[in-house]
Amino acid sequence: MRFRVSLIPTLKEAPVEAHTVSHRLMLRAGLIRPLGSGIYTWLPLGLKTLRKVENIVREEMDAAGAQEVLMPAVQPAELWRESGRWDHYGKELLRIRDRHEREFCFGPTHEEVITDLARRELKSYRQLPVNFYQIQTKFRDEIRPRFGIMRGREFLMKDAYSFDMDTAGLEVTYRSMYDTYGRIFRRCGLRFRPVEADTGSIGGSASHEFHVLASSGEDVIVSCSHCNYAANLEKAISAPLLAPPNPEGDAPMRLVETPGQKSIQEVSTFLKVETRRLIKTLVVEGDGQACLLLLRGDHELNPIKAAAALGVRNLVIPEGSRIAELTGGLPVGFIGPVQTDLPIVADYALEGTSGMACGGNAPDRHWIGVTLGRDLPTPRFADLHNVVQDDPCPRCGPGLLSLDRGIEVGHVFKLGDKYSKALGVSVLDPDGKERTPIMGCYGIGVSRIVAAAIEQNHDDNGIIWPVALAPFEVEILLANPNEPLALQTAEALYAELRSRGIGVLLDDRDERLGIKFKDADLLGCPLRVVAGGRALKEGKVELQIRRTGEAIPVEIPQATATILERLQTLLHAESKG
RNA sequence: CGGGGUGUGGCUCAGUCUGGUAGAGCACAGCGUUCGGGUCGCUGGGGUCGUGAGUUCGAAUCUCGCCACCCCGACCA
Repeated sequence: MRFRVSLIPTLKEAPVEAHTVSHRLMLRAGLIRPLGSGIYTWLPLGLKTLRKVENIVREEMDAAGAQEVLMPAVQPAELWRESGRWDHYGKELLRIRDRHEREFCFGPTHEEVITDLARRELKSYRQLPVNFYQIQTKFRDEIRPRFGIMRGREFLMKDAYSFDMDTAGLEVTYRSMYDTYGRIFRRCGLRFRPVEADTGSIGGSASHEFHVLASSGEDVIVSCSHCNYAANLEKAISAPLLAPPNPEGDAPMRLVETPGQKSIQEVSTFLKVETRRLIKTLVVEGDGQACLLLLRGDHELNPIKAAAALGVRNLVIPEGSRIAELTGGLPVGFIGPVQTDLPIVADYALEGTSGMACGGNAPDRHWIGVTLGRDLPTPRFADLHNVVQDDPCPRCGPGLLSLDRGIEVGHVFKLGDKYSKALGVSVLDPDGKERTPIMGCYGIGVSRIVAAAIEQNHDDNGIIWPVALAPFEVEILLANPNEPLALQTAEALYAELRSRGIGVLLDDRDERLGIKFKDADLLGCPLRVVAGGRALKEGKVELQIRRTGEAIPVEIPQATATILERLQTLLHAESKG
């Protein structure tokens, strides 16, 4: 591609509203342009990368035996009523009406459509297992789109749906998809980690997320230093924690004055008690029922675990005024589990503790020396808190857990028969009996991968594309288009590289070299070649490596071979995951 | 949806408090200069100041409504 005649509108400054690195760089490098909140046009360069991701995904899915289909983006409401999701999906579902006032939605996902196809077409166990996938534009009317492409409303997604005769079959398919995902992200040149995940609202029995590691990631993922245990924070657990030492011994509990000391930190400092020896008491309402949750002072509540422990669908942390209503007028900060009528669930970390401090259930008072089971009835225990850095691993002895940030780019689910049952898919087994196939579903955020790759691979000057995702593997900087020898050298190299199947961008603009360097840094092609200027005087071109900044003079006849070799080396180094 | 913020040439912003002839830098066009890290100079084109109403002799500026976008929380690939 020739720069001079291409739409590559680079920007010196990014619009103020873009804060995230990938969002800014995608705008500045001229990969995308916004059209509305959370919706973007992909410009030529951005689309090149998007297609590269798409092709890697397609090749690996095909290699895994999945079959590509393309389902409608617009789906009739009827189908969604059958699965029950028309009423339950909520406002993320973009609902539309046609001229006859019939209701439709713009598909945020395609379980209904694929299951409808399955019930029409799948009749026999001989047709199973099957796995269908598509690469499709989806729309989710996010409450708050942000971070550009990373969390847009319209996005490109690969979604796959498998059908097996039984759970043993699903197990095999699931494992195959899990392995395929590893291959996909390795080929993309991304550092990633698969983690155990909560199954969330989609339902199902097991699930893994694939995260691209990046300090700017929205999600926290937990992994063991010693074994391969890894989970997202919502799901991660630790081995049982030791009770903090109790210097008070068996001393009876007593009420002390703590004027104005509300927060854990304030109480800890005021009473000279470590935060892990405080009991944090939270008032929550689950499906309308109020309850006290007890955590160690140095721990944070995990609402998903709490909702599961209470067996409720919606867990609400009420506002201060509502809390006062529920506790008979107590100010937040002095609520405690001693002498209360509210039901109590305590975190496992409090099991076996003694001599703890907690709210006094009276303004400006706290209890100290409190022991569960002695000073109040032994509560029900459950896992309620987020694991913290260096907690012991639940799977292995010596391992400690560490927390990292990640961007979720893939998700695999064992769905079970939720949709196949609701929509009535059935096939005959070898004995002629009707059976409901077991489903799995497997998503990859194709457009999100583009943003995630930038989050993980950039510097102050711009993008540093992994070879596999670069819009062009090589950019040739023609130092001066008015110098015949430079022009001839650049054109010859351009033609030769292209004939070898290498993607090349030729910066043939009549601009100063400095501008071309700046733009080349921004665009992030892994290799670039300077044709002209000082190197050419010695019969050479200068090969530059974007990631390292290395500059290597190369004899012109050797240029193509050197470039091919360097690309191979980079590609190899980057595909280790 | 709740809380906070912003709308002024393509981009970044000043001007708004205190009403009085719409500005700068970048980008764009032309000329010259320069030519391995966003050269320098001159000239030029481009804005009904988000939108509707109101107050006023006069509104980018004051008042009210609406719209859009961004940031912080619950959703998810």
